[in-house]
Amino acid sequence: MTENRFDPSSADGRWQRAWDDAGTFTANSDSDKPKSYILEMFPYPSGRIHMGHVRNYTMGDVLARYKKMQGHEVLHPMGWDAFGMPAENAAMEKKVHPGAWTRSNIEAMKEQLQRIGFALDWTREFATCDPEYYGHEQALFLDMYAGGLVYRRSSEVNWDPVDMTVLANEQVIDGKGWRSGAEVEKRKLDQWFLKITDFADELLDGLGDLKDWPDKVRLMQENWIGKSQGLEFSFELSNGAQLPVYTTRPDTIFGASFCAIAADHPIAQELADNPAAAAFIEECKRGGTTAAELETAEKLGFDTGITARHPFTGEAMPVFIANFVLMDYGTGAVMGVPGHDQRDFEFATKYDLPIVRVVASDVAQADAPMGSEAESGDGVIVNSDFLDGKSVDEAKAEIIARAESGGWGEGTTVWRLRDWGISRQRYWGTPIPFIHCPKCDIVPVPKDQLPVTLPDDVDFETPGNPLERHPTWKHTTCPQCGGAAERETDTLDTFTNSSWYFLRFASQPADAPFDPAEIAKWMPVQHYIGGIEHAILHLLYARFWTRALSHIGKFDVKEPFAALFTQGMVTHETYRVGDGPWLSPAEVKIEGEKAFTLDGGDEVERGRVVKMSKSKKNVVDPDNIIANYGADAVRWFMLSDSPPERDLPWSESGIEGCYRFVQRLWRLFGQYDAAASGEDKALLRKAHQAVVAVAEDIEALGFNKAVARIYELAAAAEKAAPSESRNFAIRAILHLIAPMMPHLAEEAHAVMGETALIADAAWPAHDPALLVEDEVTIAVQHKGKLRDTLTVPKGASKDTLEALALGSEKVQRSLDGAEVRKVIVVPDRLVNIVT
RNA sequence: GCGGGUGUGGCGGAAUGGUAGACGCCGGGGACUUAAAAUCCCCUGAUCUUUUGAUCGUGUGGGUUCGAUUCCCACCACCCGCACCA
Repeated sequence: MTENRFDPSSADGRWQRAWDDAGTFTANSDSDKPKSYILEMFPYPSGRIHMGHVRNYTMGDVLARYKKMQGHEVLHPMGWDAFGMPAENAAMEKKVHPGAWTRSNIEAMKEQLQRIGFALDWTREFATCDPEYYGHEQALFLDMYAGGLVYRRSSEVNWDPVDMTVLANEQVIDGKGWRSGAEVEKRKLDQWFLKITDFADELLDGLGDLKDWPDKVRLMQENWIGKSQGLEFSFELSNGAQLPVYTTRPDTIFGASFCAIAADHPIAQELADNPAAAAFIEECKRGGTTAAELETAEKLGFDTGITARHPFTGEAMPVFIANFVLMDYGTGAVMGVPGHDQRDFEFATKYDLPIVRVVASDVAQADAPMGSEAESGDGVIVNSDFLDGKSVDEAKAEIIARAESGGWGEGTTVWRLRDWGISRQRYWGTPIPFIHCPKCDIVPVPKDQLPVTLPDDVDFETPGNPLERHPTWKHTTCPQCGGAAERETDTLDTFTNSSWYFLRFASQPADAPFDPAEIAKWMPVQHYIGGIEHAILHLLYARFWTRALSHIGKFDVKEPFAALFTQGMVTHETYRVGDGPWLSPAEVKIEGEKAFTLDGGDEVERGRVVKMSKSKKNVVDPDNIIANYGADAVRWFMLSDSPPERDLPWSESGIEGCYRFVQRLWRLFGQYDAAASGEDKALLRKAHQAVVAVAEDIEALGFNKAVARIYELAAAAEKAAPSESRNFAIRAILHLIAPMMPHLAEEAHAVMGETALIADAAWPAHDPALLVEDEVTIAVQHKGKLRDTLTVPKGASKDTLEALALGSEKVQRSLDGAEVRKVIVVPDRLVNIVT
């Protein structure tokens, strides 16, 4: 090695081309090696790769390269989640076509990804806005329709009257459209839905099999699905009608003292000609929906004058319209049991309704007065006629049994999960492949007419959905009767695009969405890596699509992602002068504890360390960093220090440290001396231990620990004198870093005279005999403190250790003549002397 | 409000019942150099002590144990998710 510095600016590109030319990372599904499908959540082509992407894809890349070294056939693909609103926003602001904007972003971002040297199979790349992709999606959608999983019904949307468009909930800010600032209206539109609720039970039960998912994500999904079991029954009302209610606490039925219905409940709507009732209903609708407002919102009600007859006591209970009852959960009506439900308690207190105890800690406490809040805990039923003395669970079962045998109610399961509304009144998405015919109603587009492609000549100058306004696009003929008809102008929610892309990566026939034989080879994804922000929607939808497609016979896969990993964010300090605009790190110079602007020299306030974001301007552009330090230093930084599930604070000194280490390794590799001889048992042992430990760390995604071990082995190898053992250690390090710093590894590998790519090399073998030490250090404690350490042969007997420990001068000094009452010896670990 | 998580040097963190602070960053000292960069070596939790060393120390307070960062109970702080779900 003549040059003693590693030059990423020449090496990185050279090796990237070498991998590309050799097709090193092209997955071969016919291989008989064990298969590993490693996937990171594909990016939205916003324009630039950011550090969060780099961290995400580096982790996946290390796994992919490592698995390959372990002899697996690896599928590690990349593509683009390319439909979505930002493209339409760009179209409006910059007067560019959403497609053109998206395509150029993809091109730029692909180049950025390639500069980082990711081991990706680019032959399988696609964008969800490719007509082939969304055409197959339309076919799958039609199959799901045929399978009874798609339906249409009228549903409320947020309507922006100025932009003439439907807004997503996140686009409604304080009740106003985010762009127009206009007061948002509720409108009823006919919308398409997917029957995800048919799978609620399966999706919930399936979570139990996802052992390699974070508990947190499983729990979030569980809560989102929100299964609850109870009783649905009807009260007879004084006006002759029936009022169905749902309760999870049928055991407390004798404590009911009122009924409450939602403001948009049909019974409430019937009262709308009463001005006082109408005014109250109006007030309920106006109520804010922010967290703070809900928390402080007072329970309010309107007495309808109607009464409900208690099924057991026959008592007449008032029926209120109440602001805390939701129409879209249960039946939109509840029985109020103030003693044992906090909301009911507050309501009853305000309106002076009876608060009866029906659950107590024991029977003797039946008449204990209620406190200042409801008691929702367990106990024994009291003041409840035939239920008295039963446990809560027994009483629940008893009431449900009586309701069912008496025919006035039944045990029911209620879900929080709603069907998935997938209609979007937007241009840049998958057209929903249906035709509205005046004669034949709704007709699916015949499969041989797919894809239904988006028109290119669209206009974003006028408000509203461009597909709706397009002069010709929607006009077509009915496939059934041949008469004039109109295309559906709604497009699919972009979450549908990401609900099956992993299947398309695994196999890409031209004439079908996927090939079941290929799916069987690759699925499920072995490691799926992405941000926690997708813990609920994306992951639930992808699980649902996989089950739905299995259900209609497309293949046999229950869960798409065997293991899920949610990585932390990349964070950075924030900067601003007083209340001024945020400053980017490039606009600030740090001097000791303080920071100043580059130009004026004003002191800058160093703010909280938060996720890198455009709005706070605390971003660092990966391109600049790669240009300065090379891809390997950046990759190494992404893996070092912070555990991968936690946030990673970006620091300039950190990346410099990584760059120094790249150079340090380069010098170490340069010291490889094929002619060296002799054994260095300690170093050899360390190297073998590291080979095993780093592999374990990578498999557990403990990249920060793997990094630390490599530092340790490198330091030991640097200090050692040349020997065969040292050569082994150096070659071991070269292979251990290959998944993490692949360019450096290839370059050094080549300089050592190897002609093959290290990307194709095997993980180093280890000698199990060298994993165990023959000497161990024993800690000697007295009074819970370390007093001395002993170096002894491994496996020394308890008696030997005890004698050695008591013989220690330091121990004797600490004992100071005290009587030894007990000696605890843990072989190969420690001796603890108790006095 | 409900659910979950986190809390260890100046900073990121390691150790999940057995030597607390591995490894990295920052900082200090030194070597090499005409000088600088680069590189290498040493020190680096706190307090006391000339040294040997001693004491304290993993958010706080208790408990279990020969031994607790680790297990249990209570509390505090911060973060995340859901949110009037009957």
